[in-house]
Parts: sequence; structure tokens; C-alpha cells
Amino acid sequence: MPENRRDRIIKNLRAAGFRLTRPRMAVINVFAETQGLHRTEEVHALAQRECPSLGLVTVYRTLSLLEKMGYLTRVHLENGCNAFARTDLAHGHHLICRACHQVVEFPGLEALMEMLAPIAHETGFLIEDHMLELFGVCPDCLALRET
Amino acid sequence: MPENRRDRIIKNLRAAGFRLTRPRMAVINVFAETQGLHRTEEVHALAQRECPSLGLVTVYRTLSLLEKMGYLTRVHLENGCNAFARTDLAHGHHLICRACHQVVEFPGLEALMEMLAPIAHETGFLIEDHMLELFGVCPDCLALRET
DNA sequence: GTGAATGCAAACTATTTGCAAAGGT
DNA sequence: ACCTTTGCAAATAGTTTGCATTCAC
Repeated sequence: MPENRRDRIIKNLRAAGFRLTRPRMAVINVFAETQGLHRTEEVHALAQRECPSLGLVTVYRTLSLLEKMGYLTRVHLENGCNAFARTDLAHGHHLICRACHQVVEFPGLEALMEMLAPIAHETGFLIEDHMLELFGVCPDCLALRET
Repeated sequence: MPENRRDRIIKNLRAAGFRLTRPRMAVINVFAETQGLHRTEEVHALAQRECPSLGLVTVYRTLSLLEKMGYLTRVHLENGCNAFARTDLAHGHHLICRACHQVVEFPGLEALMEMLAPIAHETGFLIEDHMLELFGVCPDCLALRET
């Protein structure tokens, strides 16, 4: 059986000296079983199915830990909250529906990276990261409008 | 003397039935005299030079009003706070220094717009707006690092 | 058994709201 | 004089921190 991403995360956490607690496992499993973006509250609700005593604070701490370890990427949404996505799936950007707040990911635009090089030259900045978010109306909400 | 942007804003606020109060003028003047992005606290501090009694709450309310009237654009920063920029200057994007928080604007990338069309097709979204923010280190802070 | 991790409560930051007082028209 | 707008204080939302208890090792 090949080593999957979840096993690797667990192994590396142990190797780094972290303990494999039930709350941590529950949070890790949420991201092993799903693919989208999740806000902290969502992760909390989902992970409580596996670990009912799980506190919200521990979710915050675990998400930050997984971010620091490089397994999760923090995403900043329009209203100022953050959400997390698996780093291996996160390099797309986001399409956010203004009506229902649904978030759809779309793949990274390689062309975008090329466009940034001249900007770095002109400004002298070292560009380390970027955030591209598109706002609009999703097909479902568009349909509602037409009635 | 030609009508400038500030005069137009004032005229239109009156026309819409809003009162030209000292606190509002102070906030408007901050954006008449400067060009960058400003967080709410910053606007508060700057505008207090003209109106010392100005409360932070009023700044929030005035910024929202000016946003609704279309004169300011709300920008979402990395940490989840927001900042505001003049709408007439905001359609560029932002380069934000992680070390000193300096913000540099750069002009809109027309190429970006073209890239968005296929995404709209694939997802069925009506794309109305986009936000592109680049994070990195400005030349000054880069120089500091090398020592 | 020991120290890292947890969960609660409380602190904190950014923002919004209720309300009596101030001030533009 | 009227009624919007203000500023304070308190509420709210999301997140972080302090600390005694719990639990993985």
C-alpha cells in the first residue's frame, strides 16, 4: 500500500516531536477526506464528529500548526475571515459569489506569473506571493435573478 | 478654477441629501491630499489633525458612506483588515511590503482581463470584479536584510 | 511520571449598533 | 426647530492567550 499524504503528515508530525492526539487526528482527517476550502468553524464542526470534545481553540492551534508545517495554506476571504485549504490543492485562486458566498477554486494561471516579472523589475520589490480573487455571481444565483 | 474631484464629491453628497459636517470633511480631505491605501486607524489619525474630536466610529461610517457613493474602494489586506483607496486610483493593484507595510500601486494588467474570460466560460460565473494583491519585500527593506 | 496538548474562560482586535447629545440646514 | 450625524459605550465576530487539567509518550 503506497504512503498517502495523510500518512506522511502524521509521520512528519511525529518526527518533529509533536504528539498524535485525538483532536489533531480529527482535524487532519477533515482535510484528508475533503478537497475544498474550510473556515475554522467548519473544520470544528466536521472534526467534532470524530472527536466530540474538540474545542474551537484547539482547531485554531492545529490549523496554525499544519500551516507552519506546510500542509495547509491560509486563504483570506472577502469579509476578512480566513479559510484553509490543502497546500497540494491550494495553488488555484478563488471565484467568490457575492450572493451566496460560495467559493469555487480555479487553477493557477501560469500566465500570471510571467506578468509579475516585469513588475518586480520596475518596482524593485521581491515578490513572494500573490492573491487573486474574483468576485461575481455564480450560475445558480444568476438563474434566480432572471425570474 | 476647474472643478476637482474633492469639490465634486462634496457637491454630490449635498445633492444626495447628506450634510457636510466637519468630521466628514476631514475624512474627505485625507483622501484629497494623499494617494495611497489607508487603514481605518490611519484615516482616523490623519483626519484628527483637522477635527480633533473625531471619533473612530464616525470614520468607519464615513468610509462606508464614501464607499457606497463610489468614491472609495475597499481593499482586503493579508491579515483580514481592510483599507480604503480612492476609486479613481484604485484600479491598479497593490504591492504590499510585508516588512514595512508600504503599499505601492501598479497599473492594471490588461492581459489579466483577457485571462478571465475563459474562466467565466468554464465556471458559468458572471465575473464582476477582481482583486490582485502581491506580497513581498520592498527595496528598502531588502537593503536592510543584506546587512 | 512528565511535559506537551487540551479546553475553558478571558483578553484582544477590528468592526457595528443603540442611544442621548451636538450641530448642519 | 428639525432631524441627521456624532461620539461614547456596549455589543459582536473572529481569533489569541493564560492557566489548570488531561493525556500521549
